[in-house]
Amino acid sequence: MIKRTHTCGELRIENAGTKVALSGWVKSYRDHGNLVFIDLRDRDGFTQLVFNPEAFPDAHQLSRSLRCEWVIAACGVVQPRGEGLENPKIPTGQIEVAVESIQILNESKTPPFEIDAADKTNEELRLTHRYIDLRRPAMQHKLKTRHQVTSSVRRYFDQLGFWEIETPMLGKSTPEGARDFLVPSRLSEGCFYALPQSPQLFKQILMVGQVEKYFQIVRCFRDEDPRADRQAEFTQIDVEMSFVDTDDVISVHEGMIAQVWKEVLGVELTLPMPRIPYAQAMEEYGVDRPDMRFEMKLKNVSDLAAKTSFKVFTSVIENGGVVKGLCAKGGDVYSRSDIEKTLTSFVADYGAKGLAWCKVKEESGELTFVGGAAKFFEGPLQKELVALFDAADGDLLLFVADTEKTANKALAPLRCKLARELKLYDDKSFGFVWVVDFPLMEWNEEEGRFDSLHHPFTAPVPEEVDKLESDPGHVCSQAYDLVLNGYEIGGGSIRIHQPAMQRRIFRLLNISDEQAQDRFGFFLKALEYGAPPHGGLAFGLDRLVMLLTGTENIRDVIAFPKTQRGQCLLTEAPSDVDAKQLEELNLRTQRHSHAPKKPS
RNA sequence: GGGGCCGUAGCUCAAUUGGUUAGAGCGUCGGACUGUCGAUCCGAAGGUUGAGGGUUCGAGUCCCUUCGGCCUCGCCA
Repeated sequence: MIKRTHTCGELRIENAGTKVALSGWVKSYRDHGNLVFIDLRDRDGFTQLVFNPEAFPDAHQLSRSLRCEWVIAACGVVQPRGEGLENPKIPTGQIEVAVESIQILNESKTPPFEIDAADKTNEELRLTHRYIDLRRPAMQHKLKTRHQVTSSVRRYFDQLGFWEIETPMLGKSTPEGARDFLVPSRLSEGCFYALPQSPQLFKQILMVGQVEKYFQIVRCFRDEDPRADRQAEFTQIDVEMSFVDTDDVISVHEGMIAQVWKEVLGVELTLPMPRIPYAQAMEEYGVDRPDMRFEMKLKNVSDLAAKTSFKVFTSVIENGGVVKGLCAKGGDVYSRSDIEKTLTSFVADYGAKGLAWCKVKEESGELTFVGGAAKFFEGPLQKELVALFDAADGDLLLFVADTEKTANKALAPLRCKLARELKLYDDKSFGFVWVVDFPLMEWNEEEGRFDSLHHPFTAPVPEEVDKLESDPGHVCSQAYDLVLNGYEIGGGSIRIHQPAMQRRIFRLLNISDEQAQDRFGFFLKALEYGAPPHGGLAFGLDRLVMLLTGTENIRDVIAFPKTQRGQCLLTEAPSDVDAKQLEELNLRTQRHSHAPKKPS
């Protein structure tokens, strides 16, 4: 076999005259009858091969049989392309390789889609033939970026003295949190392991085990419906540290992010990153993961709305609801029908019953409201709203009147949609923010109890411990989330390290001592044996890579992702299994065939 | 579990109000051509319109069912 001496992306004019060998895939061929040109591609780029029938008739003869995606090796001499023949579009465009001999290492069937046009090809086909899709430069770049991130992260933590430690994949199921993926145990009949939703308890137990600084790049599993930025199987950068407070954890991880951004993108981030309290995030952005790249803050206008003659507003406020709104700069471009059909149905998806609107127009030097609900706002109210929103000619005011929860749920995504459509931010910019001062618990209306906002191992802030029993809904936790461009990319907390406090929290969450013992007994026991104060954080690696590569689809940054129904189109998992396998596991299914039907 | 969009040649798409033999570009195959680089030119092959049923003189188009993909609400401690 001809062994390559260079990659297909590295030869330059300086290499002219050198005898080289290249290996790769045939990207394209241009057969002129006499001269034949082949673009040979590998992961580094592509290089033009030229076959001359007079100089090397055998190689030329063979070159005419080559087809796209055949795998070949070629050797020859690098030569300048000559005056006017360069291709300035590619890095190797100054030269070509005059091939003396080639070897066909493997033939290829005609690919089911054209690699150069694959960005237009439907994803289903790309996933079915992922090995072809992965050859595309865009996909190679994402794979490479992902590698650069994990490599940088490992180096960073290693330098700070962290140990990478693996934790079990086969774990214990706990009914809290997301739905577990279960794995039947052969040796313990009728029992199941669960795949980890995160290594939370193991990493805390490692702290008890005197590890002090732990990290792991680890696969996690949550059996919930996927989204564009969510996959049942995903990867966390999981970290835990002993003898630390919130500021320690935050500064270590800001440093990590800054190193990654510098090494992968060459971007210098300004540290420290801004922080925003949870309550302020909810008030001004309507979510706990605000997109900070643009303003358009939400305002609670209930006081002003109560003074209007608009029944929708006044009745909602009388019933304890709120009126919140936002001001879309330049929102005049939305027509009445855009607002009343498209935008209104958009917020309806989030439970809002309607969307009140008016446009701000300048008429003879005065700003007045036009259209929609304008007539319900008296002159002085208009002035107050203009001042509150800092509104100008051509802006669009939008209001949702509902419970505070619903108003936020509807306005937060609306804010992002408007900003995106009105191009109110540079989509190459990065808006980092730490969200802090989360409530420890949140009242769950359906279940009639408090739930952890983060998870039940999160420590309350010491100053507020006294009101844990009297006013649990207003105790803040020592939790922190890192948000980037409206995506939660990481989250963590200082943990509870005293068994008594942990039991106290379980009780507040309506988990009885018996239940706590049954589910977390091993962990409570560990806390009894000298658990150090500790805290940590976990990043979503997939989302980090999404944001670094500018894609909005998590499947793009996973080599072999699953579809929305949890199928792998490449391998056709999940699949039916042999009766014998089920028998060994003492399992019986209710239906005989669980194999998904093949697409027709 | 709910809502929305989509499925026509290998790929990307078109096909008027339900109306002739379902078209085009790319790709594929064959031929021509000494400098192309999204090569060009000539020619050819390629279709159960995702599947099944219904309405109709007639269905890619309308209706029902179903399969699959994507987005989303719920869900995601």
